Amino acid sequence: MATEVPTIQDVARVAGVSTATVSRALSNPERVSDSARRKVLEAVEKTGYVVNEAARNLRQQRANAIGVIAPDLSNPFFSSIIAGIEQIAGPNGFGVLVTESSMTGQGAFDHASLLASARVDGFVVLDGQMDLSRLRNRSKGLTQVPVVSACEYPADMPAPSVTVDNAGGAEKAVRHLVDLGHTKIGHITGPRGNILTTTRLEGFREALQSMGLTVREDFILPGDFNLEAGKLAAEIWRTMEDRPTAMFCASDQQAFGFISQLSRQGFRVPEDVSVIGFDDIEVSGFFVPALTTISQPRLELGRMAARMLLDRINGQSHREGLHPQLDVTLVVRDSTAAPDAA
Amino acid sequence: MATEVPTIQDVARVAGVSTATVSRALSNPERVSDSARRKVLEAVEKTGYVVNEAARNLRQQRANAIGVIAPDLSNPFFSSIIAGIEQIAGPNGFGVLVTESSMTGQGAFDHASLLASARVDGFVVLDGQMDLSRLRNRSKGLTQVPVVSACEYPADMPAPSVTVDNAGGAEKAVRHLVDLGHTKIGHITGPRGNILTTTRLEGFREALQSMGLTVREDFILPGDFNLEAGKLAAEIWRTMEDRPTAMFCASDQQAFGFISQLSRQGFRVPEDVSVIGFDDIEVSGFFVPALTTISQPRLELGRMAARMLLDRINGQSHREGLHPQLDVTLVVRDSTAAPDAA
DNA sequence: CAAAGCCCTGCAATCGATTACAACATCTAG
DNA sequence: CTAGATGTTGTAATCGATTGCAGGGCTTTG
Repeated sequence: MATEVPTIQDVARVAGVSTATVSRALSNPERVSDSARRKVLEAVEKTGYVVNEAARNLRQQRANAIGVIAPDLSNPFFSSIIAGIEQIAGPNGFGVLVTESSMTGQGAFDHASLLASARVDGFVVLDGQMDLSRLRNRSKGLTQVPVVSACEYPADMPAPSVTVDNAGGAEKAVRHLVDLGHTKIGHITGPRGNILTTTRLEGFREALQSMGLTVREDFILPGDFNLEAGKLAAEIWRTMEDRPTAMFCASDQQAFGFISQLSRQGFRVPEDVSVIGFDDIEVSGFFVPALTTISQPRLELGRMAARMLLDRINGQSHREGLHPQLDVTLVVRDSTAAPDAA
Repeated sequence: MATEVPTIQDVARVAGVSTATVSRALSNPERVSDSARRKVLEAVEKTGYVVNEAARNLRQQRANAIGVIAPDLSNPFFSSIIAGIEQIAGPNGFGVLVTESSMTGQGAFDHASLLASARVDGFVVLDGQMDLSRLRNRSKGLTQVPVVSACEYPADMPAPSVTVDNAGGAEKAVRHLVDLGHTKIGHITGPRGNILTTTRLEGFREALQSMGLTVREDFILPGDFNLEAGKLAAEIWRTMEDRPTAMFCASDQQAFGFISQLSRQGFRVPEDVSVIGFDDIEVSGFFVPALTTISQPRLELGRMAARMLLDRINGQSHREGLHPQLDVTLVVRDSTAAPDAA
């Protein structure tokens, strides 16, 4: 015997007031009299009323939900950010809809459609490759569509973004290696075209120069952020005649791949080569050897992105082009050491 | 100049038909004439119409969205499952709302409220500890509320579930170790009260017995699925007088923590002790040493759970108590080897 | 040729909230 | 004492789709 879900009408009847008063009592408590408010709250309690979001959304023309577009959900790096987003969105009454970039164009789950269909009020985009302009030609100009880039972001920055200080992170990594006595320092980059790749590489170059070292182009190996890329880079490193004594990896996963393959070939980290990563994902502290890395505040990234997006949705369009940068910190563990006497 | 989002009215006008026909042409194409359908599709194309989900949801009394309740979003293990869910839900027109169990009771984001508020049509619950009965006292009996447990599940199985063969996995792990020649085999369990803990432990016990070995209770160390638990277990292992030569870990993360701490103390895997994990998360193949483990089809877990849930939502209530079990496979890598001549 | 059946279409009610507007009561100030 | 301000409440329109019902046209059948 299915008990019906109570509606605002039921509450109004029980409380002996109109639906308008119920609605106001719940969303603008200060707009109704004390007595009315009390009666309404009692009735809500008694009936177990919960607002019907579909009806509210329709009337208010907003979804009370935000979409998160991640390049790869199974990457632990992104899941923390999503957790951060959730932490802010949830308590503010916003649902979090997650989608993978790869789903783009899959029927109604095209991202523009998600917006147009009133399913979400805005997006946090974690994929720098995503073409934000696809969102533009719908209803409002892009500057109007609430979008916040987080972590990665398109090179032309069409939307507000929250990022970390990637160049600064690269510099900290290099400085650490130089402090240890390394002079032959290499870098495995992220994927081509990615903004993080560019920024970290740039930071790497500038740091070396500012410390009086010359940049050896042959020490810069093209890569990706994943495990496999590190493995491939290890193969290249192995075949080099003149090897770098330390490698700055564009991501922790990449560093794992690199170290793993090296170990398999009988090399030792940090004895044969120091390795430093970027991200500080959870497992990094437990890798063998524990990974020295640049730590990103991933949860905070998500939280801040969510805050900015909610602000925009609520109309507090703080100046366009807001691009806060969070600080990163060096975490020294066991994968870096002074170079062997060469 | 904000172009308005077109409604079904606009499409109807452009196509020269009624809104009813537009609606039917889009959702029941076979119910309208060829000519009408053609006109409607053209008009949709021309106007760029996308259905307003809020309106549809209100009228149809369904949200076209499912909720996923995960214990811990930053755990990579769950994110893969979510990716699988997304793969099925998206193309079927369903949104995926993710929440952490820890958000329970946070204002309107209580899970029961999510349901009652017409935000989601059902749940995939990844948290075996979650009290499903909280969903019950709303509108319909629990058996009616579309819920599917995945991976973890409550001991009394009040809802359909999709799981993996945990006992079988434990047996495969033990058999592998026994085949290598181990007789002193230990186990680090998952968290107390978790069904996976119980099942794997049970499987471990039975496997040992069926292979003619006695179960040494002092070789069974209480733990958790996380990295820290493995580390703690390593400390215990170290202090044991009579040590197991092989450990079956309840999760890969736990195995990492175990190996990591052991390495730090100067022990070697697999020379000093063989270690086998459970899960086969992505990094496992790249750990040092590469981890031998029991591989779970995580993506498929999510996909199947999503399929089952959508079926239930669509009324195809295949028999109650449907509990498919997916197979797991042994992946032999470098963390297990024959025991040293003792 | 008429009756019955089928196909297609449009009208209008409906889902459940929010909110513009108006009505009324009460209070304040002149 | 009265006009105007202020505060509280209810009536009813509204959001944009879906869908029960009825009607018109066409086909089939006796």
